[in-house]
Amino acid sequence: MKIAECQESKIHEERMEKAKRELFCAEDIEKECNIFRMLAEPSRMKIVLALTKGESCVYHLVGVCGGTQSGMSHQLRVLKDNGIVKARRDGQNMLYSLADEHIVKIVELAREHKDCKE
Amino acid sequence: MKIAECQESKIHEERMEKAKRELFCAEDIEKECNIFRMLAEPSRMKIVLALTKGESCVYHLVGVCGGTQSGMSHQLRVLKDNGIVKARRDGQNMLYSLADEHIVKIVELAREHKDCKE
DNA sequence: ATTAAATATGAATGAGTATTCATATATTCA
DNA sequence: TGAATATATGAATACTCATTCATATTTAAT
Repeated sequence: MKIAECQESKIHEERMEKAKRELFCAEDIEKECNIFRMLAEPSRMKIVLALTKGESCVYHLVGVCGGTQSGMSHQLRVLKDNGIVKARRDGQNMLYSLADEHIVKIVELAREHKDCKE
Repeated sequence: MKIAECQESKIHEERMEKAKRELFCAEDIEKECNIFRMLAEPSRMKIVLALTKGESCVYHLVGVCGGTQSGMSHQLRVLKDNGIVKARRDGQNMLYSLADEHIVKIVELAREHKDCKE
């Protein structure tokens, strides 16, 4: 592209350079995207929403979120590997809960954003 | 599944029922997931991060985010269709900016969450 | 009006991944 | 120890979607 720059070329260029310096750490971006990737799938989002009410065993998660036991287990594994939920054993059951409060806040903000768009 | 319920079965059941009543609107979940889907891709995340610094033309977005002009244009369209960015024309250029402040906050929270996991 | 610059679009391909089915592991209880 | 319950795992399939290439549209300048 040969450039016949836009009106505010200097301004845009400075902004973008600043963004690059301050925000563009590839590793950080990957990690952040992972969090969003977890929340981008309705099946997983339901699990997260359910767990905002508190810890639960897998059986009741299946009951409320639907789907198969196997599918739920796969999703829970992915959520755990990506730091969204944590698990502890209680006898025969595994009890899952949200890894930390940030997740709740992120979900709430998304809900607000969505509402203000309509 | 025949049930030989878990220790806290009653509690979990009540929590999950409450989640279902209060949080499980399929339409809302779809919309929220869309927001997260937009932020789940590093190429789009970079665009959003860049725009947290302010409005920019496409040319400089390509400059800082990399990739091709065509790819950038496709991504910007998707981001616009999903209410993440908005656009205005200025002569030959289209100037893009974030649709609202919630996006910035969501990204910041994700960054905090990531940091507290390591 | 023609040309060049800036951005957009359509179609095609390839990569990532959610879901399902079958089976495995772990825990409790008799 | 053996049976039943609860959860996990591996492999296969199907679907979504980011990216690329070629081309179209829009605007400005001469």
